[in-house]
Amino acid sequence: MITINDIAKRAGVAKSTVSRFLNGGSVSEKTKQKIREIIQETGYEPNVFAQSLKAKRTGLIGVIIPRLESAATNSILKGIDDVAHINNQRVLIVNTNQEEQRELEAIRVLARQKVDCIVLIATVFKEEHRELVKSIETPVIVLGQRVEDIPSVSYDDYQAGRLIAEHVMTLGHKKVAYVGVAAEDYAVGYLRQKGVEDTLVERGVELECYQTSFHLKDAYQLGLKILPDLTATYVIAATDNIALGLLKAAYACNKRVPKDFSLSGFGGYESTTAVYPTITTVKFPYEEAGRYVLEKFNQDDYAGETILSVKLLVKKSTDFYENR
Amino acid sequence: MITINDIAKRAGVAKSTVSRFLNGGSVSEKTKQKIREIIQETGYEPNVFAQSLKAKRTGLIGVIIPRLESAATNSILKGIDDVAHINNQRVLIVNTNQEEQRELEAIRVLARQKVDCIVLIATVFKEEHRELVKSIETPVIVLGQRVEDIPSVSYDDYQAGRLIAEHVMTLGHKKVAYVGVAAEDYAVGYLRQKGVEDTLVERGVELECYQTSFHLKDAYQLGLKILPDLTATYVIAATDNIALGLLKAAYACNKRVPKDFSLSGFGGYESTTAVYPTITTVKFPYEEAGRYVLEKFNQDDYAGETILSVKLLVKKSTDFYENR
DNA sequence: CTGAAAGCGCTAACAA
DNA sequence: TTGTTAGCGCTTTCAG
Repeated sequence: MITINDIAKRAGVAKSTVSRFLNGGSVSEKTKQKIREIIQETGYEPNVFAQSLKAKRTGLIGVIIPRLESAATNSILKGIDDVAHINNQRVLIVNTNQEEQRELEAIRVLARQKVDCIVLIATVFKEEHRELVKSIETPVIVLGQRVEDIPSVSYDDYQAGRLIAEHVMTLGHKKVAYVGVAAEDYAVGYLRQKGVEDTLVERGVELECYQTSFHLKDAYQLGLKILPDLTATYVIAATDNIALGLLKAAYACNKRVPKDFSLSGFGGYESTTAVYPTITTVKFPYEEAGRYVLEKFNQDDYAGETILSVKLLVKKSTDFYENR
Repeated sequence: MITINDIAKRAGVAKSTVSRFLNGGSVSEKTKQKIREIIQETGYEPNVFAQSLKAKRTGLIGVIIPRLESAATNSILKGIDDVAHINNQRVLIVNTNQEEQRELEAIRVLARQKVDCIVLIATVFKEEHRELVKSIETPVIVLGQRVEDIPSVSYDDYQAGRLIAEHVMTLGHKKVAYVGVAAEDYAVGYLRQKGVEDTLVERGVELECYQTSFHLKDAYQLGLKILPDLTATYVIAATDNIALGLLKAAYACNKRVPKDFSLSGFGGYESTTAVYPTITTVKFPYEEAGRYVLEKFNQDDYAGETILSVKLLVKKSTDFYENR
């Protein structure tokens, strides 16, 4: 391994001079030239660890994700990566596999690794998390959930629910089914549904609710059960994945979307455009969130709480009540 | 920041003793206890950079990926992450956005970061890559393409093609369409198709070939064009994504799969089970590949070349010629 | 503009 | 079992 000392010797200067050259200190044009040449020749690369031992920044961004195989996660990572690349930062990803223990462990690991900041893509955030986060020096930003006392960036799930509900009413549907998930997940399970309910109830639209999991397979199974005798003319799925499962079930039951019933999801995943018919959904700004969170951090004003707004995407899976 | 010195002082021992304690050297039970307590109290965490400055291993695994939003990439990452977690390693991901320049840059960055090894998920591998890889000390393993002189783990694309072709013949189809991608991508564009062609030609099955891109949208557009007048009774798509695009087009053209024509993909993505009908495909062992590559490396016998075998998954999108 | 010297926090001989 | 010592490769005073 070739070190700053080697360069210094070969250039006939002190290593501090080389260091100064590397860090843009004042060095005479002549020695600059000399050093540059030698570095070229030798292919010298400063040792990041020796650098980080003194300097405080490592240029590493730690990201904690619940699972890799998720379209939302990937979009967020894409956003983070974009900004990181521009700022010459590297992204250190730790996957927790949805295990809470690994989440706490990940926070510790990343703090030890001296990452510049930790982005925590959260599902649940408990007292234990809060304590740990407060105990470390590394700044943490939570993505996807609002958390007291800790900087966070989240999405307007309630508004998302309202948007879909308004779409339902615009289309003139009178009887609606909602396929949701457990309210334990506050954003998806509770807020989203609340937005729908509040809006629909205000206008006296009938709503029947079902519950499933985040897995497409479960939604499909549920679909096989409820679709044959469905009286609702619009089915609101709590996630795009659930919508896809229901669509698949619809085909299996020989039902047509949107002819027999309208169907919509939440998320705005690309997969909703991969099927026929393309699915109406609410787009969550995942990639933007990733970009936003890192930009904010790099501008040093990442404190506080941000709620990003969502957008209705009307596709082919929803239609007027009259067109049935 | 609290250091090993603080601990040593408070424990009334030399810092080397603390270091020995930390690294499992011989320390008397009494001092062990003492040190343990103090570490507890202070919440001391060893500085990884100081550690890495001496010790050679950083516990970091560098992974270079062409893009984040890919099911294959994610499966591979999952596999790598699984093994990394077990071995107490961290995963440093660098996304190249399919830009060759960023790929080379990523190799340099990861080498500087002193990762224990670099896993390069490759699309193309040129002379430039080879030179760079040879010039750095960090071991590099290429995933997904066979590369001369450099350890690699890849999939049996040719065999995959043969498997599908045999399936086609088992079902009794006489006229087949192949929707592929440019042969520039050796594994996907060339080998896969070659496997199909060789097998089909051997048996005198008629084959007409089309070309599209990796994007679902392009496959969909192509489908809209060719499906209405399709004479082939089986369409082989070169990737699952292409198959999904064609399936969507089939619905749009009012064609039924597998009633009007059989359809299959390559990859084994979960998305092929998310649609109706589920799509016959060849499963590539992405996650296994990720696991395999890191396991091999950690066992220090990662040199050489491995080709992982693939598996036919028969689903509902393909049927006997007679059942049409 | 340049060099000497003192660390950053930790590990690893080597003695004791 | 323990402490002393000498670095790892780099940055950063502080004199010159």
